[in-house]
Amino acid sequence: MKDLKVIFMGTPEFCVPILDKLIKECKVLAVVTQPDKEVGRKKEIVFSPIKKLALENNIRIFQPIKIREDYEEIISLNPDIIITCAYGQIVPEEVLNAPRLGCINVHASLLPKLRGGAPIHKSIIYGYDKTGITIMYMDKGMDTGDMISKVEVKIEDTDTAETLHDKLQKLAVFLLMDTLPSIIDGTNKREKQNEDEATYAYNVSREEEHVDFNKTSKEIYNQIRGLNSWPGAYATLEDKNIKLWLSKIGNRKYDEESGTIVGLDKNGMEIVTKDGSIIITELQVPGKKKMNIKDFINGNKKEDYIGKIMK
RNA sequence: CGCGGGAUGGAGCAGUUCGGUAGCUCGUCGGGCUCAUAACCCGAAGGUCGUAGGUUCAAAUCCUACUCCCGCAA
Repeated sequence: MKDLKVIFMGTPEFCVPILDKLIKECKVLAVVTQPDKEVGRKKEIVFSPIKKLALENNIRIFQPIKIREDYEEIISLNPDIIITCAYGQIVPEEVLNAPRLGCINVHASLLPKLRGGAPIHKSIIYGYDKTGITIMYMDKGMDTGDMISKVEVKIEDTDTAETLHDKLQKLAVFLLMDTLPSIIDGTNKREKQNEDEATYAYNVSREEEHVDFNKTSKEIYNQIRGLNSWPGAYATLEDKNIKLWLSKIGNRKYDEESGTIVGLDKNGMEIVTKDGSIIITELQVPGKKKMNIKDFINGNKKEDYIGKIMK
């Protein structure tokens, strides 16, 4: 494997351990990652986590704005294989067909479930009880290629997108290193995806971050933990966005309108839902950092919240 | 130069309008009560009020510049 010439394509933190492992085990010719973005209030230029790692290892970096149009130089490096993971762009067929061993993708779901850019978040938000990693050949579609290997992981009731992310991140490295030898010697499996079972996990939209208290407690619970620790679920109270970071499901029924705050004490802020209540235990008001309910209680008066309605 | 909020003992906040003894709720420590307690009672420690200048007899508070944090928008 030491001689394997690899081009790695990826962008976020999730795939950093993969690239790190590849650098140690293979010959990484170049890294392709999304262009630097201006981010935040100060419009700071931020390098992707993958770019940072590549820089540290003096690996050549490509950041095409549109890889569909700008790929000739990448192909010309003549890699044996291209490995992608959460790159963020559709890779054109000209690139897919170039490497001797093909292009494989590491995807954070059990395909054909949850194709798309936010499989980890959506696996929790949609209430799945398991997810995993799939390694697959890429084709021109979005996560539609033939599958090579999979590993499953149970989604615990207490998992958040962050904890699940961390679990999957580790598994992704193991599965890839486990699978790679079979791809090199051609003994790997190759299984078509069942289109009828496909589901999609598109990137989280602003609307999907907003909590609708007319939903069930369970749905809201899943939404909140599925968006923790990024980008976070929110609801509005008197025109202020309140981020809801952690919650638990209440066990009482209320006659009040959905969204009504019926309790605020050290156990949490209890809000009426369609079928009961949700108890917020960690939250964040604009301009402040996230804080647990105990800290929130210390500086805020009950009367300012009880009886008000969150929307 | 995108819009806005913020920085005050370990935590969360009030006090800034209108300058004049550093305050609240917790936590911590000590003691008490209790079979016992995360409960209750008594007491104590702990703060150059983000930084640097300026105004003033006097600045957390007014003026100037800067640093850092956060929400929105991208």
